[in-house]
Amino acid sequence: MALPKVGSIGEYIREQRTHAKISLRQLAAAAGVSNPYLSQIERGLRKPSAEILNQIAKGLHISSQALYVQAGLIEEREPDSDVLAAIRADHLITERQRQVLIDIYESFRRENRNGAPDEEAQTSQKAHPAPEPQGSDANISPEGETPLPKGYLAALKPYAAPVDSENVTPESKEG
Amino acid sequence: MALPKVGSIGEYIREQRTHAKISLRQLAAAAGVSNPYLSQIERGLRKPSAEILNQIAKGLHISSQALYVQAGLIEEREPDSDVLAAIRADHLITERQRQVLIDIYESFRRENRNGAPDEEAQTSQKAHPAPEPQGSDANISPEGETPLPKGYLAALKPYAAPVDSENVTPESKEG
DNA sequence: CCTCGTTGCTTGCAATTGCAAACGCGGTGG
DNA sequence: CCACCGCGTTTGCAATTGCAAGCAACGAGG
Repeated sequence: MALPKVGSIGEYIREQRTHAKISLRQLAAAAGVSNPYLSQIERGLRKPSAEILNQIAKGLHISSQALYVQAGLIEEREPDSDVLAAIRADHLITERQRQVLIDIYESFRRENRNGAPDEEAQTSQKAHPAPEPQGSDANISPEGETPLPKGYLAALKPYAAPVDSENVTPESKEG
Repeated sequence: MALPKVGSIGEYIREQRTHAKISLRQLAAAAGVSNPYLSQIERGLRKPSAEILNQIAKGLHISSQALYVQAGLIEEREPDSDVLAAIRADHLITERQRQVLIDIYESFRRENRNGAPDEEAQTSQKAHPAPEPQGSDANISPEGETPLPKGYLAALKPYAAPVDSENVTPESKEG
């Protein structure tokens, strides 16, 4: 793989640098990388790591993401309507809340998956012989919808019936 | 120097992986990296390049930015809470489930607004030396938190007794 | 002519990435 | 009992990153 296909990123950097009218050495110093290395990067002979890329972006006073996009390391926008990604990226909720949301969403997905094998293809993983076909008569409502995980309910509904939570908090050292 | 200080990113990856309930090897395959390398990354023994990081993000179905932020490679930008947009755009869940998620998320946001979000709400920095975000403390309910409209809960919870259909909590003692 | 000062590029070299192969552990089944 | 399977980890190795040192070229000044 001696074919450095990273040309575009190098070109882009050099473009930005010349546009800023600063010398290679100056940018190298500003970015905290060595001059020769920057030279090689600009000409596509080396594939800079994310760290170096970030420093170069700083030295160029451009957004790191712009460079990442150029380097093909990042998508301009998230292609998937990934709810999980959005939840995980959200920093407006607490870790606990995030966990609850993730749990709920995953349980929804799991619930819907009882007839459509998605691309996930969860082969094996059958360590437990306990089958949990959602079709269980126990937890399906009349319409057979959203039984909602008990853990989540327990978490959200402290006033609810105290189910003997034995596995929900295996590590909770009540003090 | 081995400089095993890259831990945060590794911890984050492992956290996300365990939450997704997939094995190290599975994620490695999904991300297109070798199993041992992923192991070393998760334990902070190696500093993955941006490319690898990006692939891991894809394998985890999380946004690349989230990983880059964790790795300290990009500044924590205001990515906007696109959780709602993602939920609305998701076609893998039913309309009812969608409404549940939206309700919960909005109630979380509301909760954080009037309360004191000094918890670990925004800066998701791993300043916590004791990471056990597993469902353990999910019981929350310190005080008047998580009001969550009862009507909504009632509507969702046709059954009274929460059956323990499966483990909602991603609690699995790996090791 | 010779000496600086600047530009960018090429050359070895230590350190690191990233992987294939192999290991120990725990569970399942013959 | 031992084979089998999957889990995470450890161990050598090729390939690569990234740098210090050094090179050739252009211009300014004595």
